[in-house]
Amino acid sequence: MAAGARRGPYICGIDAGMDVVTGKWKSLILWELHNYGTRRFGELRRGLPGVSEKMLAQHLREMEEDGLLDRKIYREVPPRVEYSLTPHGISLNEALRALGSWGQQRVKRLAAEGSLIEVSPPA
Amino acid sequence: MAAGARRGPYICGIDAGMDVVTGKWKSLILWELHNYGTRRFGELRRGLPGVSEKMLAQHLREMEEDGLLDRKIYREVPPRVEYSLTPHGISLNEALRALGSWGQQRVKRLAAEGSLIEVSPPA
DNA sequence: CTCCATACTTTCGAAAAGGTGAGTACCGCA
DNA sequence: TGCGGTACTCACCTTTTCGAAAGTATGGAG
Repeated sequence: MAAGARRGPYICGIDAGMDVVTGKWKSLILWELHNYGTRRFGELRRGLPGVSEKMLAQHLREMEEDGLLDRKIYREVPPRVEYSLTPHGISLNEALRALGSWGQQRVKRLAAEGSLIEVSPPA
Repeated sequence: MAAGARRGPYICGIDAGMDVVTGKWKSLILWELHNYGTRRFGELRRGLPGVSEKMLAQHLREMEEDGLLDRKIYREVPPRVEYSLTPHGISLNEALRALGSWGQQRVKRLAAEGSLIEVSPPA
């Protein structure tokens, strides 16, 4: 889905909204930039435990194409690139806030159920 | 991600919320059940143009496991199965409403930009 | 002249997701 | 006796996604 197959015909708004967030790390990138405002490539990499450089770069490029974030290049050595949310990215994050709350409640439910199971006597 | 690898450790709420919606047709299933209240398997299949029976069944199972929808079996011939949203599914749909609005606005933007490009002289 | 740091890109391969088409079970209908 | 309609499941294959590791470019420090 390298920015060519995307922007497909959408069936509803949720469909269109999901399109720009699907990707293993995209919602976390959004979250990270929301929290820090501006982050460098390496900072994002260290902030997303487990992400590969390839996926991070690829996701960042797609999100830039989707108008979610800005990429500011400082022509220094060693190179420096800073990422930050555009107004569209900010509004997307706000639109995801309700989903975030729902997810937190889900985590709580799972923890509550889990404790009933996992705390069963180990021996 | 067949219901075993899921429920992984989540980094934030959005992460946890996204988990239950990732899947090519899940958000559309949610949308369909939200609009119709109750739908049979075949109705869902016809309502989601392009979905395969395998994926529809698989997604419905996962969403049932995630507590998003109810499955009601009528032991008739030919068989009848009705799907509907649980309270959790309903609240998830509400949580996705903001994303849906965002997506609609994005579609409008893309249409506006697209018309400027695609209407360029064909010959 | 080599190493370091940064921000990537590229290549290869594995894993996951998704699609295709067939098969199953059941009963009423012709 | 065979067909239709429903709601699946299963085996197999293709497509997409993701990861690991190496390579690229640059200039300053040593």
